[in-house]
Amino acid sequence: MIGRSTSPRNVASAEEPIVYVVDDDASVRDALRSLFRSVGLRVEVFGSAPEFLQSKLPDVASCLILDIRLPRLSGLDFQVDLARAGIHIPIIFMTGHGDIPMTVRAMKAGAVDFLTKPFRDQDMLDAVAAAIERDRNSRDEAKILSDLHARFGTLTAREREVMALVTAGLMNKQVAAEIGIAEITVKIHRGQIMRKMAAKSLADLVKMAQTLGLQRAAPPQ
Amino acid sequence: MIGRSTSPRNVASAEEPIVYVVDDDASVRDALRSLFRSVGLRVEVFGSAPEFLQSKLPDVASCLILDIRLPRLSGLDFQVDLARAGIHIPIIFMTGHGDIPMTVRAMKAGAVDFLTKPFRDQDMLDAVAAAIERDRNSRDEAKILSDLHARFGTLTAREREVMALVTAGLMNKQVAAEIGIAEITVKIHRGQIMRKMAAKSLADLVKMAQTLGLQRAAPPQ
DNA sequence: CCGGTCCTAAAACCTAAGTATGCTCCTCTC
DNA sequence: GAGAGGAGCATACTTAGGTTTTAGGACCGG
Repeated sequence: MIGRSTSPRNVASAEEPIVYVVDDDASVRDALRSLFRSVGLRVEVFGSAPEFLQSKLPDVASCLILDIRLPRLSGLDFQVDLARAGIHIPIIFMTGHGDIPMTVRAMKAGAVDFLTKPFRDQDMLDAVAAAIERDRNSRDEAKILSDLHARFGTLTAREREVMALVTAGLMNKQVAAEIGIAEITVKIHRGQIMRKMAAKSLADLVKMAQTLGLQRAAPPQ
Repeated sequence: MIGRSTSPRNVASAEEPIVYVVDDDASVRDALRSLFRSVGLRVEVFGSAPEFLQSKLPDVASCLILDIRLPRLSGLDFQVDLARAGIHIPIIFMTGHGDIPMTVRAMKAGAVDFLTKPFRDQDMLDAVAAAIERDRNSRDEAKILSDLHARFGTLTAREREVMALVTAGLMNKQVAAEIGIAEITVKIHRGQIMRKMAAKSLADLVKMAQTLGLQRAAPPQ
């Protein structure tokens, strides 16, 4: 919700999305590859989880189709590994003989869908469309957040402190009293903060602080 | 994130939570009732969905244990009905013979858990604890939001317009130009807005506008 | 028709915010 | 050890924000 005013929407949608398929069964891989190609989607297939991990993932909207029963690692454990590794990609599970606890676990962990084989092509395509859309949105948000963090990173410790207090609604003199400096110094910091954060107004800065989850460090005791 | 400064946390947790059980099997109802009572939870049991609907739901954290296979209405359809009726209560499904598509549908619709009978008591208690916690949080948020909406409701049309523009970061003179009135009038509206919304600072007001999802109605063309 | 609310706005006034210039002091680095 | 960057502060000045008082016109319900 910040900084979107003039920038084009859906940054991550500039390039065509990719569907990754991880399944140890070659016939399933081939079938899915041709299914997705038939609707004009880019596809990358892998026979195992490590293969997928070794490939470099371009920065475009994508999703992962995962068989729940993989050679070494279960699809569910792989889902956890990905999350822990900071790879947040929407996952669609496939299973030939899954059970309900598995399904619940996968969905709780954020899976987009859980399809039982054999599934209808359309169900898979619908799931992929939803997953890609979800990834597009989360990429857009992540982009905004990382830009914001980058700018916030250029602030000095003092400036961050002042920013937190200012966006908490304190007046310059209150900020000055709180951290024990002169009001004029607060004003100077404040000007620097506005420049570095590229905030066009206080309202703007407050929204950035919200997005960053900024809170005043020291309550008034 | 607004107005929590001095108010006690977890407003909805002031009273003890309630667990609602809807199952057509009396033995299941009895078993669950004694299970929850054994850990000190308040329980209300119902033999059918309509019975549950007719009971009045006190404003305390609660959750609903629902059998997926109910006499007339399926548990899944009832879940949808509740959402449509604006009754947002965390649901834990139970099933003796559910399948994966059912599970996926329920989880996608926001179910907290989906337990297969027979389940371990501890699994149910864990699910209930998670559901109650979720409801507590959503009630706290809903409380804050409804308070905010109530205050926003006291604003006149003009005041809302000015609030949107001011919290978008426009200066008084810009707001005045935008809606074609004098700057002094904007100041007067602004003061009124601060009073009615009980905002202690502009930062405060901006956060409220964010929570309300307020956006400037008319872009600068 | 009267009172209330809303919207408007001018005059007067005060406080808060923001900028520029100039200077000191410290610390870290090249 | 010289320069860069950070932090601090004062003076001076401008602009923005905010309140109070006073008041006119529109509209609505009793």
